[in-house]
Amino acid sequence: MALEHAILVSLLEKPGSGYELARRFERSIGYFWTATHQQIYRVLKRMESDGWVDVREVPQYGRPDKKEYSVAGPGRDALSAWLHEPTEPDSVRHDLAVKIRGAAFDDPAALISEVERHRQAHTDRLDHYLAGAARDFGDPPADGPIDAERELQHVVLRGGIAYERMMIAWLDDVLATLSGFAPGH
Amino acid sequence: MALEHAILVSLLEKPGSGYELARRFERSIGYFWTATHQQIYRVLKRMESDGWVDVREVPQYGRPDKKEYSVAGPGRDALSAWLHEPTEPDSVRHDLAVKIRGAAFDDPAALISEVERHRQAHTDRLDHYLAGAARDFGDPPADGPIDAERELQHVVLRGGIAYERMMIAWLDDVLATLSGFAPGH
DNA sequence: CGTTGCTATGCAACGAGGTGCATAGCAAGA
DNA sequence: TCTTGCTATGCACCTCGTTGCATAGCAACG
Repeated sequence: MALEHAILVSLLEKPGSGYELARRFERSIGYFWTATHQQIYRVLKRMESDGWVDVREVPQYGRPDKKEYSVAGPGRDALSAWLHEPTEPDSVRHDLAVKIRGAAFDDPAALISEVERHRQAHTDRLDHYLAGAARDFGDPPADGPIDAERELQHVVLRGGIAYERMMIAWLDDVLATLSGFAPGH
Repeated sequence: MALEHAILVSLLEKPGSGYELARRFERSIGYFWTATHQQIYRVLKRMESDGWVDVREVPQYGRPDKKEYSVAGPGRDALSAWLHEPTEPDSVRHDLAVKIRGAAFDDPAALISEVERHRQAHTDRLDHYLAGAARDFGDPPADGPIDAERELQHVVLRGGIAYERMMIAWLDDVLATLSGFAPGH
């Protein structure tokens, strides 16, 4: 389990409430680690009772108060320990690949619209990544010491961009293959 | 849940026992859909009681008997229904991406060996894919009607190859980035 | 004043998925 | 004969993750 570690990293980058974390998991972080708000609240509770994070009640005006979490010493130690221990590549679940192989026993051409939907989702995400890259990393690096946090966020984003480009190219390959079969069933 | 659908596709490609399915999930199918043998046995039980698969006791000599499963009519219908219904892109879990962003708050250079381990795993898998592609799809297609099952297996394999090549290139990018920081802490 | 909608947190229940363990047949080698 | 190892199936337990629901503050609009 590494949700706690993903939360630690996110809180180190910027402290925040469970709600704010949930929204981060819907955008940047969620693109390589998903979590719902219930999971986040539950894990935050456990991390708090384990002393990994500190909580601070933050009164707000115009909206409900929130609990702002930040990483405590033991949390930093736990993250460090995890970083130094080898982890296996994660298990993969590509239902589209299952569908494509399954289409051989149904109507291959009927999958075309589904593949096009996925292709659209990947081009949307690619555009989103490229916009983020231009916004956050478009300028040449400022003089001075290397900003590790910024550089590492950038290389992860480049991975996301490479992944989306690969997927779009492959889905075009899939579409060309599916088009090679007679339409209808 | 799509484990049942992955099992249906695998059984349509070739009937087999739970044990044989578990081994397929360790190699070809497991590269885009993982499952342990316990999960497979449990789901096969449910699929059998739902009438999705038929069972046949196969006596064997020199080894324990086995139960050979094959897809029944309702199973085929369930697969067809799933193929025709849209599914969202799967949630992703890339712990390496979390580690890379986390390394900014620890020792970035200490991650190099871990990244190299992952790079090695991806080159191994790429070699495995390329060997399979040469073995199963190296010959030009025979004359006659297009073999949908073969073509679709091939395009899925090309996706795996593209994925591994993308990952290797990105991990080289990550290694170059990590090397840019001062060693030690 | 009621509805809608966003912020913010949480519980209860269920199903998916993984780990560890148990059983059993049979072969091969020490 | 004892151990090791592969084939083959399965149970018990526990955690992870999702869905649905509930609560509450406050703003904006009709």
